[in-house]
Amino acid sequence: MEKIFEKLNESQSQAVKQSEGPVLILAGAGSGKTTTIVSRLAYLVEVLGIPASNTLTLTFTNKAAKEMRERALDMIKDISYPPLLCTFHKFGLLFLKFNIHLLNRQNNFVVIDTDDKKRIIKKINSEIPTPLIASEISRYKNSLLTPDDAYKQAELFNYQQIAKVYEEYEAYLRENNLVDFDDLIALTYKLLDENPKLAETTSQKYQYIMIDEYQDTNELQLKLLQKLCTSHNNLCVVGDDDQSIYGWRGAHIRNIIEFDQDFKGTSTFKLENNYRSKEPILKVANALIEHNRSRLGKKLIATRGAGEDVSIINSHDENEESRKIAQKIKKLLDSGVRANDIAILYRVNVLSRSIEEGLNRTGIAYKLVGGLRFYDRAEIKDLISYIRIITNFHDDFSFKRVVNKPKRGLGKASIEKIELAAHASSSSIYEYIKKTSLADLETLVRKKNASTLKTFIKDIEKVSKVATESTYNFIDVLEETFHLKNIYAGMQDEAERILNMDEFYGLFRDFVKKSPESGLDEFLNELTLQSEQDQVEGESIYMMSIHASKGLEFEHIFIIGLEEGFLPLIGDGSDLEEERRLGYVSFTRAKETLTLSHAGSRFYKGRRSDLQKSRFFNEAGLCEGSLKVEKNTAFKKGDLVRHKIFGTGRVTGISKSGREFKLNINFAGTKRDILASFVERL
DNA sequence: AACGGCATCTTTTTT
DNA sequence: AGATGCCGTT
Repeated sequence: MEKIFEKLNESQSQAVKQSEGPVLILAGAGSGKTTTIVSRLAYLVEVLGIPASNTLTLTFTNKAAKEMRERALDMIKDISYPPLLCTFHKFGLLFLKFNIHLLNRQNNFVVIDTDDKKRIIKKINSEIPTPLIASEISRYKNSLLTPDDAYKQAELFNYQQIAKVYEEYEAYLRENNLVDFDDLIALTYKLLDENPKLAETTSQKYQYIMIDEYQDTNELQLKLLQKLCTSHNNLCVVGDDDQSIYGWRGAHIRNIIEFDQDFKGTSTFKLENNYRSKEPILKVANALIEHNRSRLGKKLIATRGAGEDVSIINSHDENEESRKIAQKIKKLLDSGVRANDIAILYRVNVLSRSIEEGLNRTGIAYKLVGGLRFYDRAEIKDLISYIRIITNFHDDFSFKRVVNKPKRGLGKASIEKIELAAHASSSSIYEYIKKTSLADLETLVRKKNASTLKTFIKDIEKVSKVATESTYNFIDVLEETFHLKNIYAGMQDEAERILNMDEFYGLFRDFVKKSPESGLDEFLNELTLQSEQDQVEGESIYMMSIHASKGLEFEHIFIIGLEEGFLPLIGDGSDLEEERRLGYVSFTRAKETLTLSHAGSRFYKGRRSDLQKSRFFNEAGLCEGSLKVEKNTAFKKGDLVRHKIFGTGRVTGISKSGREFKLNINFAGTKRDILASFVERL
């Protein structure tokens, strides 16, 4: 018991002890959020004696879930009934496995990813852009709209069309027993909503619920949580409204801001002690985020003391910027800083390009995080499609993807003919080839192709048989039968692709070792829900988007592209407050030093454009000269000054605070102490 | 069936 | 600019 509280500060301890009722923990950046969640779980189990299996902790990423699980299991003695700690989507998957029969569906469904979704849509529709339909369908599902609702609601003809595609898409998923990402949440909600008894028992099973990164939840996830709280209201959510940066993906910042209205009787705790960044970094981050209106209000308090001032790199263009940054990083490395302690962040991925050049010239190794993800690589998708067709012969998409990989002389024309014939007899392509005699096939496609197709499906059947008998040998037989490594033979990136394939084979073997009695479909579902594994530790600096940096920390942070139009990014549907939060998230990744860079012009989208310095410099109190003490001495008693929040006031006293001057200012009768850099003289 | 040329698009990204 | 996707040619 004592041990749990040893490492916690006062507010963390209080949050941990508040086990009953709705709890909102506002956890600022670097305030020990994970420690608090894990300790709370340990407190529930070890101190209150609640069976771990009666708790539910949900996260957004597998990485977060994994870290928490490891730390929680360390603190819990009896783990024979472990706590359920997983992503929202994994929870949905587990729940559907047990309950989807209530929707008259079989629980051997397959989860499809965004790419499959788009392929299905493309097959159905022709005119309207696929990405638009995909995102609209996602929106419908998250608003619990059926295709019928969507149709009735549509005012424009285009949207009626989209609703029709949605209807066909749903029919397709059902026919093929497929489930998309949104379904994992939406169907789970639907089941709980339509079956009050099920909601009751589920809620009773999970007596204590915790949600990580609550600011990233959407409307539907909130509704799901309300269902899970049918029989109690022991819901503890942890998050930071200032770090909500996924609004464009449907995250609803109101969920965290109005949590106490959704769940009555909420106890709120603020974790404001920051254990990550040096004081000057926090000062800048706090100043920036204060300009947001829709926020609960929270100020990070530095516990790591004074440090280097935030520095600014001012360049003429992106080439000069990349030179300067490379030089500065070189200096850091020469002084003994480890490369992995340095990261360069940007709002838009394309900005990495110019920096890469500078780093290459200077001979600095770097690692790009994000970019193309492992499971999105063509060679990996090929392997996955092979496994799919082997698990489900009727998966036409996978069939078509792999039928000519490696090249077997089966081109588009032949496949189209076969597909058409298959459709006419309402069977899948596979089924059609199987049931049609060789002679009949030869009337459709040329002789050679007909026999190739026959061999192909025989091979698939053969490997499928191996898969059911022994998953252990499966992957080797797969490679031996189809020679998948030949797919990219002769291409300049062949070696890299084969390396990736080998890594995938390794992952498969690991899976078989870990769960020998599981089938291929379980492997596939596991894969679909997986995001890219964390890159291996190496001796190189990191480069990534600000979004990708959330949750991470580095000793030295460089942020490039602090210009109007890049950060804040300005465009269709952009939200200045969310841009400011992005700035805040990026600043608070830094532990020791923070360097902000902007350029006067950039080459972008095929042309050079002039750029203005980001307004965030001013908002963060980094206006020209504000860091220089000399300028602040210009203040004298009696000066009239203006503050962003408090308005106009008169200086009544001047004192020194660290490296800066602190002014005592009389704002309409109320005297306040304010750092000189936060006001401007009138 | 395979290749090459033309048009189009271009924020962030997890599951 | 550069990547991607579609279409027409060989």
